[in-house]
Amino acid sequence: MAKATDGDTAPVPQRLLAAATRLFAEQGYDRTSVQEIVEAAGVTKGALYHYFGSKEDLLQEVYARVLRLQQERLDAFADADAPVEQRLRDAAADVVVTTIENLDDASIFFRSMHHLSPEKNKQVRVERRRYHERFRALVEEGQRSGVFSTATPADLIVDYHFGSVHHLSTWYRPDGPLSRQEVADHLADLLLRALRP
Amino acid sequence: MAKATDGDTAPVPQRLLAAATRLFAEQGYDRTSVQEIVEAAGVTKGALYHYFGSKEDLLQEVYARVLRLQQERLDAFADADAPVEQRLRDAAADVVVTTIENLDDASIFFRSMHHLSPEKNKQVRVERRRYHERFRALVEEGQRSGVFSTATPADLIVDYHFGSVHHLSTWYRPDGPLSRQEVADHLADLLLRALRP
DNA sequence: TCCGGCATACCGACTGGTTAGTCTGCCGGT
DNA sequence: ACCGGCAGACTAACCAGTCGGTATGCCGGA
Repeated sequence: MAKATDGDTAPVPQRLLAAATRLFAEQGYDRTSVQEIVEAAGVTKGALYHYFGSKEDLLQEVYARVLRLQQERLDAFADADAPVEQRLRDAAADVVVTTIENLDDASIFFRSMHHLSPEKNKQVRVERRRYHERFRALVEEGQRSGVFSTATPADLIVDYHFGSVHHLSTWYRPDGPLSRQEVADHLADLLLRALRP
Repeated sequence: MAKATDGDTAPVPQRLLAAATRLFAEQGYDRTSVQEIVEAAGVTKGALYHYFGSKEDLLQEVYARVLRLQQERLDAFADADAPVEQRLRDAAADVVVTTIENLDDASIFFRSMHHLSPEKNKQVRVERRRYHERFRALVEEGQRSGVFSTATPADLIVDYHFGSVHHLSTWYRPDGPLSRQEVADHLADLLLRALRP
């Protein structure tokens, strides 16, 4: 009864973000009215526009949060003290698990990114690119040291893997036959198998 | 000067579909007004509602077209007279090429499917499922005959590959360093490599 | 050959409803 | 008494879909 996103105990900005995240994921950004968001958060428009400059700012904040989280985790795995194939496997599996744990954010991310204005979109792309490049560096490291095949450009490898992560929000169901960790292990395994020399 | 989608020679319904496809892909379904579509097609609302029941029908028609096309092609490749690893490779590469050739349809498909009403959405899912299962059957056939690894469930393999196809509309640029065929060959190769026993 | 009847194809003003964002003001704590 | 935090009515814009109307061409009968 005291969770961080509780309907009436958490601070108003968090409640607004939580409500917006859920509604954006369920109905899409354009289909969700500001009125719905404030009702779900138990406040009114005055509160929303007190904390956020616009509906779009709300969307951008959702992005920023998930990007920060994933970047931190990737950095941790990539910097670990382990063979490169282990670090890549861990990072690849972790992004699957955290994506499944935040499927709402993921659907929003991939379905609504283009709803951001050009400037904000650019900002998100920059962050996203940093993430992509960190991941690519891992692949390239393994390719240079000979543990990964060089048959495929590292860029494409990264897009291949993130394609499957991206796709999770389309098909993964928590009540399906596979747990998060199982899916993550399978997908990481597929990546590593494809990279065998 | 006599292409099928010419601005003023093609039949009105085709022009409307072509305009809608482009605009939906560029701006998204909700961001595109019926007024914009009819202006791009060089007609007026009267014409649109003469041929289509609603804006949503237009979206559904875009789906139906691309689904028919891809199902036909998959069936052809799957029914061919060749070893299963060859048939899977051909099918996997072909879906990449045709997706790139119709990137607009692809972005619409993956970004706007959830804008369809429940009934129409269901209809699309049924068609999509048929496609998915045909592809999965290929994987399972190879797994049974021992040419593919059975480490990963066939369903997941299919979602893995279609994740990367899905993702194409996010990163592929026609003016990039790789041609359609090159990307297709690489992605099909990754799939087959991941399936090596 | 001409004509009246009718269907198809299309036009564009209009309507009813919705929406993001604004603004004025209240209220409770310091 | 003041101010951050918020309420909620209001506005200006927009949009999907409707509807009465017009133009074009075909078809069968006189």
